[in-house]
Amino acid sequence: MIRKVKGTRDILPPESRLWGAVEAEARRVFDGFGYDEIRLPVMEPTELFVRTVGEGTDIVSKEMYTFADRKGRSLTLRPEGTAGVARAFIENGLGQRPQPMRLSYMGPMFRYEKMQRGRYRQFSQIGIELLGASTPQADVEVLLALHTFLKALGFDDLVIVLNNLGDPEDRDRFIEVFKGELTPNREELCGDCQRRWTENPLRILDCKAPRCRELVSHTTPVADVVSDEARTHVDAVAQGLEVLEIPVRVAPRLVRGLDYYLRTVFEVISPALGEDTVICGGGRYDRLISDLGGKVVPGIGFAIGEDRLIDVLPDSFKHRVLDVPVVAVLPLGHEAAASALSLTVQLIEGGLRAPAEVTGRSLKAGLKWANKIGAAVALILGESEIEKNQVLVKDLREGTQEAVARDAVVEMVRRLVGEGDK
RNA sequence: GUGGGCGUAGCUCAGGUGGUAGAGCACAGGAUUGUGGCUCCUGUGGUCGGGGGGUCAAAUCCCCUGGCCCACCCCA
Repeated sequence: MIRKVKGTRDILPPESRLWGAVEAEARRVFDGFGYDEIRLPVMEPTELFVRTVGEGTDIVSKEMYTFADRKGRSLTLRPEGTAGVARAFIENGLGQRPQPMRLSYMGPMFRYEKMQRGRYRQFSQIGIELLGASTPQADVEVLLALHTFLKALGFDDLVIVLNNLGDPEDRDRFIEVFKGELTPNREELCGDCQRRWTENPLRILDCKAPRCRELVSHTTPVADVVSDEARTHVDAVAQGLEVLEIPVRVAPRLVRGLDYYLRTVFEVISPALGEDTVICGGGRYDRLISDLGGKVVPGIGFAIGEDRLIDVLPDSFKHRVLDVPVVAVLPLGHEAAASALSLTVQLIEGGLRAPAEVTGRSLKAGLKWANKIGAAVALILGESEIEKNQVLVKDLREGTQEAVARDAVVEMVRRLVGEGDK
């Protein structure tokens, strides 16, 4: 048997309904804030990610799906979305359009990682990017959009954690201070942190090894070392969020796995899943586009891990999506079949979910089927009904039935399933 | 990467000491003529992870190889 590639998965009904609903909700909310969807290739030149995400990062150093195409060009399946947005911004001259540009995206990303609960090698992200605005207000808007979206899904326990990474110059200075403070205990760091010491010292802050954590906890936070400008910026962001009553927690040790972030960085965690399970991550990246050869265009954005998001979706949302009433349409005989399908169309236009029976089974079997698919109502359409231009409306929950004039069926059914009062 | 566990029908599993496969659920049909959910009957469905070795005979014994799961590790 041929099986799916490790780290990928089949999303089957009814779970697929949740994905569709989450994505629809994202479009609705982000659209409202003025973010238009940008649809990008899933593969890009490898160099794009090396230059943006950063050579020393885990993503680039060991997690990319990189391969040579038939002409030997090195391509990579995108491990994240922002790099592609930046590339497209430059390549399509989006800087010539009214600024700032608000863009959203969703779709699969690929990272070759060790498998673990809630983590896949092909996973989906939903993200937005606000390009061409460097003010704290821009950051606040992006966080507000995020918060609004999560709230629309019914979340009330998610926490936004925030940190100030400073500007690149600050970071260099910080790393000096940081290393200075750790030098006496350098040998006590774990093996990976020994490597990070030279490759990517910031990541030591993110190490989960107990000893590393302890050592790091006594060091000066990045935020204490940053320039006045960076400090003012992020402080303003925090204040802006407070005014909007968006709860945030300051996390002095928060760093991200991508090199391009500066100043504002943030994550969303679910207390239910534990602090290690990040559902969303993002931050500001004012140098990304210029580093790629474009003009200086500041930007900020985030990406939500859709797989994890759906994992922790509130019951209220799941219920709303999954428990939609179903109406089974059961024709009897050949003449009824066509009539039944046109009835189905009427029902659909009326906002109902109304699958028709098309296998030609008996009424008995048809009702059995209707019952199994969870139909609330069955519509029976036989010769006698067609003759009188009626439909037999059967309430499967009550066990009652009534012959109804064809024209009145949709309204009748809507009332029965409780759609009428919406 | 280390350790442990599991592999038999779509799903959950049973198949002491070897004799070429079963149950429940699910799915399909039926229990007289156009009526469901309960019950009963019947049916569909498995190269017993793959390959090799031994044996008159293996799902069951031996070897090899891939797979999945759980910890730890790692990581977003």
